[in-house]
Amino acid sequence: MSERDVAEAIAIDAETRTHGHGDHKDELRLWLRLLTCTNLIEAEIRSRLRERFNVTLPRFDLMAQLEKAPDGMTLGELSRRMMVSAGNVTGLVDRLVQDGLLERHAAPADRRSSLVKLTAKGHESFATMADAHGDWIGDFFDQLNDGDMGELMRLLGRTKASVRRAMEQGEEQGNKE
Amino acid sequence: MSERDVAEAIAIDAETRTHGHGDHKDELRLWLRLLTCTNLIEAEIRSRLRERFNVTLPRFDLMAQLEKAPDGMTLGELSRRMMVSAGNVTGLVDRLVQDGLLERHAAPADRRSSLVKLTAKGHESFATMADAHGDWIGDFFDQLNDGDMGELMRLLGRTKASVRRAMEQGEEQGNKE
DNA sequence: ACGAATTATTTTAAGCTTAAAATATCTCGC
DNA sequence: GCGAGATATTTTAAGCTTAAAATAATTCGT
Repeated sequence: MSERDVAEAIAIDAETRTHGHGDHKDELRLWLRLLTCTNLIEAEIRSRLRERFNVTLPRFDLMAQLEKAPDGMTLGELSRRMMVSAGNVTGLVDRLVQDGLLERHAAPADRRSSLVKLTAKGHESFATMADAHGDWIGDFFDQLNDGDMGELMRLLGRTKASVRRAMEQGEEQGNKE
Repeated sequence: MSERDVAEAIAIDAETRTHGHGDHKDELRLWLRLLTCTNLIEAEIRSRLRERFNVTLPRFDLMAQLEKAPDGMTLGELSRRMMVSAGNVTGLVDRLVQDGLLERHAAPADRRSSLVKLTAKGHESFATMADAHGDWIGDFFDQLNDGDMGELMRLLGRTKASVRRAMEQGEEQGNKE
């Protein structure tokens, strides 16, 4: 690195630190890689679920939530846990009931709600799919050793915390301040 | 930990190493965190693009591709680069043309294709959005230092390679073998 | 130059997704 | 017990997404 390059680097760095808005090139590259990596895996899971079990990922996710709730769950609870809109859940549940994988029951105490649970067929179907799904994920991360996996967990945790902080700050701007 | 538990742990571990299919618990937790982290960021970007610029993420992504191609691009090229179906691109382009952000031109040499490019309005609109977008991403990763970012890049690279390898292996199973 | 195979794009049908409006029910203070 | 506001769900309208079928044009071997 030449003297001039060093000087330039220092100048740019000073500018960035001072004014706090560089070009965010590294961050953009990192975000792109994170997105590509996730999309690659998700697309493969979708594809395999469709080809081998004729099921969509949202339906699989919904069944996974119900598997953990033997006594059933309300649509609102499903909506919150899956982090999707209530209207979305209504449609998914309708189609799964149509397929005989779910049952709707009137909620005992609240006539606005209904409880949803897996049918026997639903349980059986999910168990098979979850087995395969677990194996796929295992294969996808097969080349990472324990150290890599732990480090990746840690860094993603830091990232999530950083994003949440940025979201809170952004929210304050959106309000009064 | 009792003697029995230790023995059991060793037995399970031996079984896992021997047959290569444990419960994949760590991998599933890692995948879940990766997915959550990406979805968190993506949802926030979608939300901000919609609120502040009244634009969807797919439209923003399409415009970003065209920004890098001053002479325009065919729909097929857009489809490949965005990694979405051709039919999807047709619809997106139609709506963006409707909004006056894109122009379609007959391709000079191939009457099957059309070239798409940003209009002046499209360029201007994208420049504003890209600036804000870059700042958002910068903020999201603000709490990560250079070492963390480099390490995350490296680990995501390893992950992508691992997934691609698993996909190739899975493909072989799907064919003749 | 003919025709088969390939390539580029569009259309179609189905499902996912959301925000916003509409319904229905519940809760709580009075 | 009444009524206002909160809560649970459904409906609606619009857009995104895909796979598969349909069109249209090109390429290439002969």
